[in-house]
Amino acid sequence: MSWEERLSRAGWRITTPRRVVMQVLQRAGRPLSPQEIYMRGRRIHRSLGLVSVYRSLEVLERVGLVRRVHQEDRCDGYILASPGHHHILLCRRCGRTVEFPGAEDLSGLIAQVEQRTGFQVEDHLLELIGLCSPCQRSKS
Amino acid sequence: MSWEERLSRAGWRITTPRRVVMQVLQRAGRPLSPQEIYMRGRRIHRSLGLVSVYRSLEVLERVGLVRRVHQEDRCDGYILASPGHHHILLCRRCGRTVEFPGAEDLSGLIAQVEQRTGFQVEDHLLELIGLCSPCQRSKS
DNA sequence: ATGTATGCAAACGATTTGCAGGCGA
DNA sequence: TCGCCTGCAAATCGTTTGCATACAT
Repeated sequence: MSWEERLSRAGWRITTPRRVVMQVLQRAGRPLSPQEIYMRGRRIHRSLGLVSVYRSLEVLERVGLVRRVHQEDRCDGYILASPGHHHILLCRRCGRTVEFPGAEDLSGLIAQVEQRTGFQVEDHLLELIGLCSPCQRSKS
Repeated sequence: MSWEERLSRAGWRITTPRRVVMQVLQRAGRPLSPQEIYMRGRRIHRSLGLVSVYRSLEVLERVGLVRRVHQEDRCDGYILASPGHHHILLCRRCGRTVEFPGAEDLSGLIAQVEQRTGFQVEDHLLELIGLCSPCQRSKS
């Protein structure tokens, strides 16, 4: 199912700003801030407004087409999200991101923590940070 | 080793604002924004400035005495950090946080991801979100 | 045709910076 | 004493809101 279809089924309209945001993120392949999306988006759609980027991201995130990436310093980066539960792997040098699936690997850890703390774990946030293979070679 | 000693050994001075920030976070036991720290801090130290809260947090974080907590909506919460590598467990209702140690539980997952993606994983961000036991009872 | 979504301008709020004076070591 | 650190005021930057118009359905 295409993203347009997913958006539409969720009750939202397919508009130019939303299309542009998706296209920019698709090409980027790394987290982009609203500002960056705006600047790149203007090259595709001249009259794009920054406000529409914010509002598009809000909608796209709610529908699950886009996700926010948390870094120690910045938390304003957005990337395309695949359907389902995924975690991300982020290259600290070039910013490239890769998704990898699964929460199942954490189930042991979660069960253990629940037992020890009495918490009931409902959700989690996991990101791996490192160097992608091209960056491993180009810098030592 | 006390936090004062850790701060001092890292080459920083022990000052009133820094003391106040630590004290406020100690008492809170949940993530507090700079604003919240500032408001509570003023009750201890009348002439405390918001700017000093920001600057204190910056130093304390660099030294590893304080850490930032990432939530879907807000990323401006700070809590006390224990020495060493810890993850946090956050109650989505009352905000209480608990730390739990260890990266070893992720080593299997990490090795697997490295193999599949060619990334070299150096660091990670993990937070568990759920309900602490008091909150499990008081709300159904 | 209808009401959602847009773009602009302005409001808003959080964080940072410049600077003169204060205080920790 | 020396220079790091503070508090204030103002600058800055990211994000949100109000509103009239444009466009998707």
